[in-house]
Amino acid sequence: MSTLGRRAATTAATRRGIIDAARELLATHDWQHFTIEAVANRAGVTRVTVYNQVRSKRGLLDAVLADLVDRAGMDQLLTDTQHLSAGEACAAIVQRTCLFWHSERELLRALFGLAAVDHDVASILEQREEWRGKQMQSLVRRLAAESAPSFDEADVLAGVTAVTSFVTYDALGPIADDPDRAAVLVTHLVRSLTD
Amino acid sequence: MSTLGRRAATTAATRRGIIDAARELLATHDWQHFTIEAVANRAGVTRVTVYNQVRSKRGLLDAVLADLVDRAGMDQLLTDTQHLSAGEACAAIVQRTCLFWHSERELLRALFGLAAVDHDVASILEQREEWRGKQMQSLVRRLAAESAPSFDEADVLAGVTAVTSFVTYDALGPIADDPDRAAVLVTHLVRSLTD
DNA sequence: CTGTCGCTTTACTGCCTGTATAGTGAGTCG
DNA sequence: CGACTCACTATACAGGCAGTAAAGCGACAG
Repeated sequence: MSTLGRRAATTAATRRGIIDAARELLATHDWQHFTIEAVANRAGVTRVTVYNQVRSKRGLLDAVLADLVDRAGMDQLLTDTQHLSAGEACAAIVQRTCLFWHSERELLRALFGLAAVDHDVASILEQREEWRGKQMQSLVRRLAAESAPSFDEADVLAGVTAVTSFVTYDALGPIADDPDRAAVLVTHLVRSLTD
Repeated sequence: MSTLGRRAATTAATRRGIIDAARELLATHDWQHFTIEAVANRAGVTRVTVYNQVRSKRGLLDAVLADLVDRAGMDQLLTDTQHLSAGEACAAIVQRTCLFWHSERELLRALFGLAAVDHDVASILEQREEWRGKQMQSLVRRLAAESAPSFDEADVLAGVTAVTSFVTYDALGPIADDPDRAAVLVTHLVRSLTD
């Protein structure tokens, strides 16, 4: 089943087109203009085709997020940084995170904004944020082992998670246009909590 | 014109009712269920009455935000802290800010979420955020005068603004349930940027 | 060659926004 | 006291979007 057959290939292509169209539209336009019809037009298909691929508008957002996670490739970040010192691992993780926030900033802004207002979108994002939370927890533990932090572990974890969150990154404004510069700032904030 | 006359009083009361209903509904329900009809029902009036008071859904959000700003009473925070030392002023401003974020957390979450997705709401919030930015700028200047920070002033300002923003506060999760505890954490972060 | 299946076209229901219009009743003013 | 004002109601309407249903077409698969 390595090759897909012409039929499955074309349907996969239309699905790609739909998701890409949705991603672009979501990143560049208001929620008001993010209609199924607009997505269909941009993808060059009919509204009904969109409904065939993703059952609903919610399903479309779900597909967009799943695609985004696939592209991210953050899964192996934790094992990649295992051999580094705690401080180096911290810098690496923060930088990699900032790069990801930056790479899809407009799209993520829309998704996190919607999550604040739509329970369905929130529950979609919750899984990923939970995963990120665990990653941060293991990072905090490594850093805490090297020095005695000035706060509870719970406070440190909450602070680190918040400071490394997308919404905080996006709130950096013009600084966030340069992810490396932002990463230095965020790393400094994280270290100020764990040292 | 100190007394309002029965007529004007009742219309003001219905307006209050509408805005209160909108605030509660926005804080407790999804955007999907935040319809003009739902607001009208909760306020005990007709849809048409809502449209008479606030021209549109956007106007309703505008009114809710204006009301929120009135309640906040943050205007004189800057002059109130003028006589304090820079460090004390920082702690006071951060604490007061956190208390405000906490007092209307659900409502603010909805408004900031919408702002990420709706250009109209964004432009409504922009004014207030601009005002807050200036407040933070003057705070940063005071703190910078006392010690040489490790970053550009632009970086420090961006970092402080981000760290004291609502979205970051909200991202603190369970810690944000206790605004004083959160304030200590945020103050620490601010000081780590300015010292 | 025949059947499958994804895509299209068309049409429909239901919900929400926003507007228009006429009526009602309580407060206002001469 | 009587006439006027004006906020609110009831109702109906147009427009837009989500989601569903049904029938036809055409390329691919066996």
